[in-house]
Amino acid sequence: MSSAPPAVTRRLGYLLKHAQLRLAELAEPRYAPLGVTGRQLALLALFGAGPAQSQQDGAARLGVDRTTMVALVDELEAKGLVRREVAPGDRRKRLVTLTPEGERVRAAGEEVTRQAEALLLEPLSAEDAERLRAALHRVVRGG
Amino acid sequence: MSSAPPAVTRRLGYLLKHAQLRLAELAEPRYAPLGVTGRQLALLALFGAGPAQSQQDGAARLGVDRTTMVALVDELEAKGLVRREVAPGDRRKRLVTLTPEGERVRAAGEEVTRQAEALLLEPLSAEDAERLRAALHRVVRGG
DNA sequence: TCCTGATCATCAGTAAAACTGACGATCAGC
DNA sequence: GCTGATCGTCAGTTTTACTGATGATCAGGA
Repeated sequence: MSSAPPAVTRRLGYLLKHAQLRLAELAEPRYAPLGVTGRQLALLALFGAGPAQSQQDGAARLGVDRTTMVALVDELEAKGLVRREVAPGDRRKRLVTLTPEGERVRAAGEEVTRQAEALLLEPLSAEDAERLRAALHRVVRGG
Repeated sequence: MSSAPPAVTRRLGYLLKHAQLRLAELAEPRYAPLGVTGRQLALLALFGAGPAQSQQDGAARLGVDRTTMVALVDELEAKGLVRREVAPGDRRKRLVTLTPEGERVRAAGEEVTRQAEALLLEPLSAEDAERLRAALHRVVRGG
């Protein structure tokens, strides 16, 4: 079988998709008690870290559409987890900041994320897990 | 900054999503001249390899819904790239087999996929690239 | 100061993708 | 020949993201 086509399960696209799928399976049920989805938690993590960012800065960094970001922030604002504030110095921008409750949920979600990642990476040694993360990071940064 | 939240870009979910996104960016434009999408090519790769499979076997293996599989096979059949055949021995099942043209497109797509993966993995050494693939494979298999 | 072009957030409408529930045909086991 | 289960299919719904347009705001130049 010299010209046997490579198994579908060796394709990077397949591997990346299913790794993501498995991670979501592990994480999402644990997020549910917090009353938020993984997407929403990603936003909390984004806006909770570092200096306050505008919606569009966040959208670019997260790789979501600008209009999708509006909807996501709407959801979190309705739950009382974030606030929109007019950016001092540029009133077109809306800075998204976490409420105390939002900060609490973010921290709890962070811990859950850590657990879910640990479960996903369980088959790997700590060293290989770190290598995987580093390799993905380099690939995503494109150099 | 002892309690600084970890950067969003270190989360596995973020890394996996963006790696997939970058791969799609690299591959999809190259698939276009073949007249098929990446999804359709994945189907061709799936049904082109090994013994003929039923639609539902393929759906399970690829991680798509059974009804989604129907639509995907419809598309490929309309392009004349695959045929549905009643499975001998179980007339409920439809075996999906590639036409000669389908096989041609599959082979061309395989080559394009190889190129796109190579571009994505460019920042890594050949050794690290193989390690990445192996690590993902183990993670997806769950052991 | 007033104009012009650009950016930010938003919204309405649209397109794409997947899922739910139901159906007829077929099978395996009793 | 019945019964329960599986396979493929379809219609309808839901979810999700994108397209294009709008009003507010800003920066820079005449």
